[in-house]
Amino acid sequence: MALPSGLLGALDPTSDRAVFRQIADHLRESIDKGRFREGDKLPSETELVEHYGVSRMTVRNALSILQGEGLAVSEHGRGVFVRPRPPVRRLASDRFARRHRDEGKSAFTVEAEAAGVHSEVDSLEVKEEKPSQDVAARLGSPRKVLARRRRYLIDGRPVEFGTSYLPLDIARGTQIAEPNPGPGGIYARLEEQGHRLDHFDEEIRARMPSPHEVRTLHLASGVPVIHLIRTAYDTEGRAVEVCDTIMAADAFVLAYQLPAT
Amino acid sequence: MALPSGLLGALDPTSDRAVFRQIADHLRESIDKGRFREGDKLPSETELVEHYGVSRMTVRNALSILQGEGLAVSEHGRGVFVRPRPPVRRLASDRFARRHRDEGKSAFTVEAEAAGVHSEVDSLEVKEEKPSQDVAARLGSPRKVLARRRRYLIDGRPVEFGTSYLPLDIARGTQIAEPNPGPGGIYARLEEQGHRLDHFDEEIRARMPSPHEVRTLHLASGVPVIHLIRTAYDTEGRAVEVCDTIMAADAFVLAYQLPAT
DNA sequence: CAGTGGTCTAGACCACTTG
DNA sequence: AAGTGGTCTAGACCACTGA
Repeated sequence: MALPSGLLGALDPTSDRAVFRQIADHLRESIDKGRFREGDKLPSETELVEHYGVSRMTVRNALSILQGEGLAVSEHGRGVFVRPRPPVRRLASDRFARRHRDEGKSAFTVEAEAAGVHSEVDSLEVKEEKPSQDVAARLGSPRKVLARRRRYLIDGRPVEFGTSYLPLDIARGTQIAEPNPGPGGIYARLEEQGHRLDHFDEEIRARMPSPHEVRTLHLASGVPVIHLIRTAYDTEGRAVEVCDTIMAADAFVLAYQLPAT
Repeated sequence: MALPSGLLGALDPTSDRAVFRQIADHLRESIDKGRFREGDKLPSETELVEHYGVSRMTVRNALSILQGEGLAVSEHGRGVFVRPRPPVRRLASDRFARRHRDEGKSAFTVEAEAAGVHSEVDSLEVKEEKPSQDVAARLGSPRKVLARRRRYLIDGRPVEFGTSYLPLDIARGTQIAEPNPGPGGIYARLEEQGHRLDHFDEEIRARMPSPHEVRTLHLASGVPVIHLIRTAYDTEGRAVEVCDTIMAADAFVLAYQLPAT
């Protein structure tokens, strides 16, 4: 099972660069140049050991670099593969526009429909609880809040999960406190109750996932998460909802439109 | 140099969880609970080897998990440390508001001033070139563009770099083609030339950095980048600039305001 | 100088996938 | 059963840091 010569270069013994980095460089270059394409199997560890004449740990070290960069994923018993880039969903900044709510659509399904993909909500949980310090500060320090937790899947793949927090005096006893908030989602219900929405603030961060986030979103190594915190304000300037969301970064591109004024 | 007993637990030999993962779990828990704080030195590899009675590679494997999660950074010859979280700059969605330009400020300095930090621009390069396919598509397929490359530093730390692209028929022969575009930045110059700005589109992605990005931004392992592509439109609907920016994700939080209409 | 992490070797046994 | 990656050992030598 010799590797085709020329597919990967030879090591440069005069280089200061560590051997495992040189091997990683060769593989990365081959991926970048399209000699390996998405989903292709990279040479096995055994093949690389033979090709370069190094120990297995050195080869594994090289492969782990590529995984950390998000370029490769390993599958136990199968091989190491060029990481397939899943289709990316575009979240437009008009996703909460009133016209969508008026049509009875929630923000998530609006986007999913536009892309023609199958979306599901899963592990839905609604309960009353004490807000965290951060959520309390954003909502004007309510003693308790209604928390709506859920996870979203696109074509069967979990891509985001998060929690909506609403002050209890707004949410208690309404359809917002039901698992299914009805057509148009909770924003439609808020407006029906007289909380006419004025604007949303969104804060965006990116970082590597916690182990819990890796499990919940089935994240490959080398895939960050986007942490989005949205606060909804009514026309009286009151914060009526905070939504804290973790998204698989390889599944989304966020799009915003800013006025130049 | 024995480790204080109780600081880190003991291995569970009955657990299915790999030893190096258990060790990583112990360290992560200690960091989360504040037993190690930002900048603190973690136990040395030697100490961990003795404490757990495992080989050094097992301990290194555990530590590399924490580095991949962005929780720890190693420093050759010094130790492994809990990663310090640098101060985060907030980029507000009004950073391109006309009132800032009218005051002679560019978007970057507006934000830096607000935060009271020292900002610099470096490795500035201005040249004419053929646009990439993506940039060309966004700008309406100009044959050539003016490219303005630069890197920004905050308090001496490189935090973002990127390139502005402008159609050559707009930029050539103007101050936009000079290294220093003058007060208010290139957007002020565009408006002076009759390209009154209407709005900006921003696209946001997050991913792990390429080796080049790691070098340019001096990124620690486990720190993703935010990839932001902004397109500026004038009141006639023409795209007059595309700005492609890579940001160290641990240095920024992006803030947007969305109308509810 | 002693202590630290960085690189590398040459094995071993295991768990998983595929034919 | 053969091939793959996952885990782990017990060494070795090196480069960097700091007292």
